[in-house]
Amino acid sequence: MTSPSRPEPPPDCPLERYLHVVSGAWVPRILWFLRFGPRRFGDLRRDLRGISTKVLTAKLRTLEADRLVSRQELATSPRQVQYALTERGMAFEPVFEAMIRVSHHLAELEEATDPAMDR
Amino acid sequence: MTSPSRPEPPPDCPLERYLHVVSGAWVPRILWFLRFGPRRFGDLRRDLRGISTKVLTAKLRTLEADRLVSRQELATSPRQVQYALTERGMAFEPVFEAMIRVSHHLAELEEATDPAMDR
DNA sequence: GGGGGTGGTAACCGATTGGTACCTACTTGT
DNA sequence: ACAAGTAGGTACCAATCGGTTACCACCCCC
Repeated sequence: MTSPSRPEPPPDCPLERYLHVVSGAWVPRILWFLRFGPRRFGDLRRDLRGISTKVLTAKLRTLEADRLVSRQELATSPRQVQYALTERGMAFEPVFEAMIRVSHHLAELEEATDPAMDR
Repeated sequence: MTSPSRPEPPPDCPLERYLHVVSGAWVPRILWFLRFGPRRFGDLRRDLRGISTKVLTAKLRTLEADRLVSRQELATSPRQVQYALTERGMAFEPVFEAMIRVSHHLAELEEATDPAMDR
């Protein structure tokens, strides 16, 4: 019997909390590149090769609304806008570290089970 | 200057490795519910309230192809099919643990900064 | 005043994702 | 015989997500 007595999905499931803010193709990648410090709009656009300015601004706006990212206009010559992780945004760091460890682990498993053998 | 000398996105970025298999609205949730042990098709459909059978089978097939999930037909009365995490699938556990920690941390931050004050 | 770089906005489109409805095939229960 | 529950498959849609193209405003330099 595999069905009975499972940990009921709590109404505020940690996974749902996470996925609510980090979803879609770009948001994880944006947070990823902000891990290393503040970044300007154009920097991010180059980091995330392939993203359109439309989507980048849209995603940054939602991240701002969720208070994971702060936006700061620098009073510089051609006008620069700097985006950085807020304290809330930095809280996601453990997830990225876990992803790194998992990726390494997967690579090891691949090596171990010979590139053409399974089951 | 914030732009120069950033950690170049490695061709096989850990994040890309992760997102390659875990993407979309349902895959993370499927892995989440398989964390607790093997699960049958109908169980998963009830766990993931709202998923359609079409999408569930499709996602389980891709997870099987990526060897994160194993499929086993049980020789039972009405025919049951059991899905379970493979060793590769279990490797993702640290990510989910990190998500749990992050969610808790975020909840704490919310309490700390009073439900109506910011900036 | 033109060119280039900054950081966008708006309108339109295409691709991807997921949902609905309906179907099969098998087994159990009434 | 028939309903109901198991695990799907298929065809057709709807919504969401992201891309393309154009354009704007600002500033600097020449």
